[in-house]
Amino acid sequence: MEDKRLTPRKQKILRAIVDAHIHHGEPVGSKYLATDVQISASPATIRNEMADLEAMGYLVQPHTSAGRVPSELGYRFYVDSLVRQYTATRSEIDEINERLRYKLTEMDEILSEVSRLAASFTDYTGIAFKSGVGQVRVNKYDSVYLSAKEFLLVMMLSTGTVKTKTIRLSFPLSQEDLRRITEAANIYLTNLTSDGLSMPVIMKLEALMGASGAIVHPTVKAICETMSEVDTADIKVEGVNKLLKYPEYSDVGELRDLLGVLEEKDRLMDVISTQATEESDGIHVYIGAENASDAMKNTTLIFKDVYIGGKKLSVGVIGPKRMNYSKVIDMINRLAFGIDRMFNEEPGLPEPKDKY
Amino acid sequence: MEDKRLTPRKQKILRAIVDAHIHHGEPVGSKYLATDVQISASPATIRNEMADLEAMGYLVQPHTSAGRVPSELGYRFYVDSLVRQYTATRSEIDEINERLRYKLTEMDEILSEVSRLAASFTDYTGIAFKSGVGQVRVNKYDSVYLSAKEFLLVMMLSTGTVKTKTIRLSFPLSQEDLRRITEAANIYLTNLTSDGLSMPVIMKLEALMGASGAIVHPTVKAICETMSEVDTADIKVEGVNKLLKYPEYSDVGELRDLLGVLEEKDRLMDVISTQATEESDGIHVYIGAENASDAMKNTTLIFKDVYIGGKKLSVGVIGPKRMNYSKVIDMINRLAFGIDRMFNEEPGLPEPKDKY
DNA sequence: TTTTAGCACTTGAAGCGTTTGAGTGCTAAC
DNA sequence: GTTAGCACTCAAACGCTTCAAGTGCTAAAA
Repeated sequence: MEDKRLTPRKQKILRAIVDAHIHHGEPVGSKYLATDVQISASPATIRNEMADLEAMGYLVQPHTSAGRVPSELGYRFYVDSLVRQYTATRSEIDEINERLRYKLTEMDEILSEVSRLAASFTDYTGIAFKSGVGQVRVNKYDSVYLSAKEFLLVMMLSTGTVKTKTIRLSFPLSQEDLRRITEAANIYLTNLTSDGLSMPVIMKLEALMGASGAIVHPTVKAICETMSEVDTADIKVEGVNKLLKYPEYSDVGELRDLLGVLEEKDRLMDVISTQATEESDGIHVYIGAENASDAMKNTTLIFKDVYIGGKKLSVGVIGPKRMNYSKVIDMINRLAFGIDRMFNEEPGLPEPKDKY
Repeated sequence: MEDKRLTPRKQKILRAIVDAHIHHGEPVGSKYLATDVQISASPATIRNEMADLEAMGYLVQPHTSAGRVPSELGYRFYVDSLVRQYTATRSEIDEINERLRYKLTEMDEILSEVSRLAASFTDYTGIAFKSGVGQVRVNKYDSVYLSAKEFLLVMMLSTGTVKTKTIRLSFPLSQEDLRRITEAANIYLTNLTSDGLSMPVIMKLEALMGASGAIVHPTVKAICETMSEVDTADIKVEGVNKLLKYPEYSDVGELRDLLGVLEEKDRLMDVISTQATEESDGIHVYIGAENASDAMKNTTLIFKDVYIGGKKLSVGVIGPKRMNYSKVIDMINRLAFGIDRMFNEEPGLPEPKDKY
């Protein structure tokens, strides 16, 4: 209460309590702490200190005759100031590198793979998401004539990706018509965001195509769809079953609420985006009530952003508040670094494939 | 024991027990059954009948002083002979039609959407999967020159779909080279399954391309990848949180095992494909131990196959053994029918888009 | 022969008081 | 400021009793 700063001994005790609680999940008592060589004090002294820490709000007591558990403030202080650097084992480092060796092409695959990795390296539920920015443009169009009523529209996007759409018509189309609409698109429909695909532009194209004006509508529609697909926020969650290991999720009611949030991608995306404002060292840590969703009041969310090709992608995990912060933070940092290297490094790797 | 056939009254009683147990999930007693107007008999008589049914293996008693619960044999008989046709409400029918109105293009999206539908209409976990058949061929190739080191390979597949791959090279390529390799591919690489892409063929192409032979390897590789992507079995699971509603999944250990199976797609695919042999009326029902996985020994799996464009797709649900069979069977049938109509009907619908 | 009323019996679930033990806060001595 | 000692608290575990649901069996009724 009086002192804002914690004495070194209080810090040691708080750290020991959080570490122990993370480890075995139960309230921590003074006797147990007295065995810690770092803290050379008797149980009685430790009890006094713990009473202080509780008064300051860093600890809570489930009931009078139990040990102490870190409060959310306690976890917060631990994460910000006390957590020790985890050093990944040689084999963990090797495995991350191995799993991130091959470049993936499709954003969808990337998200799946990356969240799977996060889950498997941390033993918590892995998540990966991209957010929509609404700034994609088509730099160039091309087309392939498939049959009298079908053609393939090829779009080279400002993100560096190439996307295609098969367009099926209810009327026949000549190769010459296709050439003309492609040319027109390259003149009038490049460097526009989806807002730019306005009615006047469409009408102009229709006029230009004359008798074949009916081709314009499905084409513009396909362009629009493609842009919004690329732009749309998306999220992948892998390894929800990992959560069931932890006793905090043995209450089925709470678990159901949490799974509900994790399954409704839109809602989860909302939750995450409303809170992803501040940042510390690039890694975001949201503990319990710091999360925007009530269903997540007993869970911690950790993630880190990576920028690839101008787009933001994030990797992280979801787990109980007594998460192994030091390991998770290290692993997510390594994963993020690995992903960044995978995409932002010049080719020369074993698999120089498509760059997203 | 003596009689193989069940008397009409025994059938009525068995049906009433299964219906009641599905409804409120608890063992059913003789007193409760006596209130059923269909069965006009006293509790004592019903007790005698129930003792018979238990001896025949259709019922089990959790403990002496409890009512009876259907055994797996009991559920099996119920599903095969006793279950009453559920009649979907007008609003349910309308909603299915509404949700299946727009044609989807990508197999991936179809699976996601369809499993989501199954989950939302039945309140059990929805699944949708396609199996790999290994028979895809490329009918025709085309290409688009993107830049000196990149081109787009367009493949028209035997399934009627068009797939594309961006190919990135480590050396520059002329438009003329691209024209030649495309032409060569159309001559030598059409109508082959992935087994047909053998070394002799590749070497022949390399010889044919002369100085630009290095283009052959990445091209063939992309073709091969595309075929295997289209061919690969895939499965989507939606709404696992629905399971938590049912008390049979309040045991966290079992739930974890089940979720483990549902999350590992390969394993789930194996489980399903090993047992998808027989069929009755096109709908597959696997109750408890009939499932190939031990983790599913307390769950029922129901699905139905639909054929679209020569490929098999299946929709279904996973839930507790005391599933609402009549409703689920009806819903899955309707869903399957709706999917079939969506893809196998001639266009003329509001959205005549790409046909898978 | 089948059905039914009556009754003794079984058994898990629920309720309740007791014991146990881990852990605390406080006081007084160091 | 630190520590030993001790009385105190309280959830969890245990054992016991009661309760109620449901059965199987017997003997009478249909």
